[in-house]
Amino acid sequence: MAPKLNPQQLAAVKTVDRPLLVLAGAGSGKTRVITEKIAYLVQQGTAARHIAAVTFTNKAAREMKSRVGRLIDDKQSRGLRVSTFHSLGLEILRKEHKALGYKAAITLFDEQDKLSLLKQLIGHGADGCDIGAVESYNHKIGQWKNAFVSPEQALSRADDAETAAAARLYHQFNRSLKAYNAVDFDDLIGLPVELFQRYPEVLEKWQHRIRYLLVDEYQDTNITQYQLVRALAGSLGRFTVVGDDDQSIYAWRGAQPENLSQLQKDYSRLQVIKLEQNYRSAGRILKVANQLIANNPHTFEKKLWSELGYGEPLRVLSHKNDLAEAKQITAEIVHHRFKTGGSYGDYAILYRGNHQSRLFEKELRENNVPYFISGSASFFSFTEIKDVLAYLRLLVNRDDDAAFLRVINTPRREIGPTTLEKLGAYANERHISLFRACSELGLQQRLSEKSVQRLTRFCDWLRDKALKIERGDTFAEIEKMIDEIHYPQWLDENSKTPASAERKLKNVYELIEWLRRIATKEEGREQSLADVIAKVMLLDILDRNQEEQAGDQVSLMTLHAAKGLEFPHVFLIGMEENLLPHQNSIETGNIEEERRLAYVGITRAQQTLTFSYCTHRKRYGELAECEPSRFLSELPEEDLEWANKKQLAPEEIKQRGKASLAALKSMLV
DNA sequence: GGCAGGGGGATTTTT
DNA sequence: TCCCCCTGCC
Repeated sequence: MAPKLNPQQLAAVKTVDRPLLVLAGAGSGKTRVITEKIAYLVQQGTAARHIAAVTFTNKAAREMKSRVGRLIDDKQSRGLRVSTFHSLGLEILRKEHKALGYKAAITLFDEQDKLSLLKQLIGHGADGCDIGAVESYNHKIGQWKNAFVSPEQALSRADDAETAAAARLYHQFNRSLKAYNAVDFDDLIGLPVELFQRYPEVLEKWQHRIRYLLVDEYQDTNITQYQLVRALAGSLGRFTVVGDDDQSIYAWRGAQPENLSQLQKDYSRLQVIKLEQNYRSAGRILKVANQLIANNPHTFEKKLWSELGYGEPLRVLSHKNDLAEAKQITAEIVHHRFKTGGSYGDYAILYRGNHQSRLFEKELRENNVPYFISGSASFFSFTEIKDVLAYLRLLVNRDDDAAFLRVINTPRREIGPTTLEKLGAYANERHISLFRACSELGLQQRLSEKSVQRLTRFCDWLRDKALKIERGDTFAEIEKMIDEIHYPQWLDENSKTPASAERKLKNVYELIEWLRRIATKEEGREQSLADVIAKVMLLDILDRNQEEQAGDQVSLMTLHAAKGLEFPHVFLIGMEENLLPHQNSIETGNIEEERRLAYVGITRAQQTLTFSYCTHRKRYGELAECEPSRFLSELPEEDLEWANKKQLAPEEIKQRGKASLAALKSMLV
């Protein structure tokens, strides 16, 4: 069975009478501490339904759930909440929707829904806004939401026309969401916090429900998430948060690693326990990682160590360009695997930006090396999936305008932009949803009789279908619907090849099958379609069978995607100035987060770690000269082995000479 | 509704 | 240099 907990881990598990911060270095067994602690709490008499563990990803939640399942039996763990921040928020919203003025079937707007709503609002005369800058408005609105700034406050604080325009857009955006009975991802955290502030009795109910709170990857929480934690934990501070400031790599997304030190200010009784023993990597790898990260300022000092032996020196490969990098590393992997008789699944290629995977994909494919790219197109981004989900969203919540617009003319119902334009304007004036607007008499004066007929026909069909789905066999009705709307034909007409049309249709049925499973799976209790859709919007179907991804394949992923994972052999590619650290971060002076990114990459490796850099790389179409990353020079020289450094091509030496000559000249001027 | 041409951007993106 | 998205034209 599992080895015994070390003294620090054990202390972390058994400290339950006061707020606890566990500073868990990479590979120090933080998930283990959380899961063991859940089991301990249950054994000490806290009912599982009063315990909640919160993570950031579905994957982490799933992993945690299954590990808890190995420690305590089903009966003991009944009612245990292990979920992401966002699903917890959604659960609260769905249960308390009345207090916030929402109807039951709340729709979740994803990024695409948000952007199209914003575009629509800008197009519809949100004055002073530029449609080309939707992304930046979206970003700004998100920032406001995460800082609890209301549209009114944003407007009154705006000190230039541009910000004021954005604030007005923010106002319209929120009003639209409300009219659609929809929320966005930020609202899933922000609204519960608002709710708890406004209604102390509701908060009390939830505090009573969740008597012990555990938070994973705490360094990644933003302001609202911390507020939620604080509200739920209450003054008693019955919580454990686990985090590592050195692995904070999401500050650009609003994560506040300062939340770690903030805890000390907010909870004077806070206990801090450090986990420094690493169970993952060879000693040499940890030494290198420690030395790199020592270049960052620290509130909490921490030094990883390991009993797994010292290991081989870390290699640094130099290449004449990015193609050579891909070729050599591919060849090395093939060779190394053959030599050691290992599995391709033991290798990972990690990089800063997605574009760096391209040449590797090509090389791996040409050499018949199986590989898996993490973070490529998600199932939910397929148009056929979005279409069908939009139908289902609309069936569940007819005020969901994003779904309405997606579906209304797909497949074709001869309802064109002009009709929709007029319908939209009408709905906008009255602050009602498009569906509602369709049945208003006033609309008939604005539209041709034909258009009204077509709209009415669609709405009637929708109402009828919703009724059948509610009363009858939900999923059989959904399958029937696919044919009723002639979706297969539509796919045929709109796909490049018959094969791709077929694949898309297969995806559709797979989606339906998946939904059916979710509906029936949970504790024998049949769930309504509304429940299932709400849940599914927070998942990605690619999550569903992880095993498919594992297996004998080389993993390719960004450093961000690699957090939390481990591999026997890691290649950290593109170790160059302007790439890692990234140029933009150099310009904004944010080197520390880049260094943490490198740290995360290094600490993924169990046995061997290879860095690589190029002296030239294609950038924006031009071959640019590159310099090795400053991070390489921060590593202990005695643990590195610089391979093929002398392989500089003659023209490179010439180039370098030119560069230093230029530098010399500029110094003289 | 589909296509061609112009303009802008080119990091990371757990939900 | 390449790719995506918007726009405008047919």
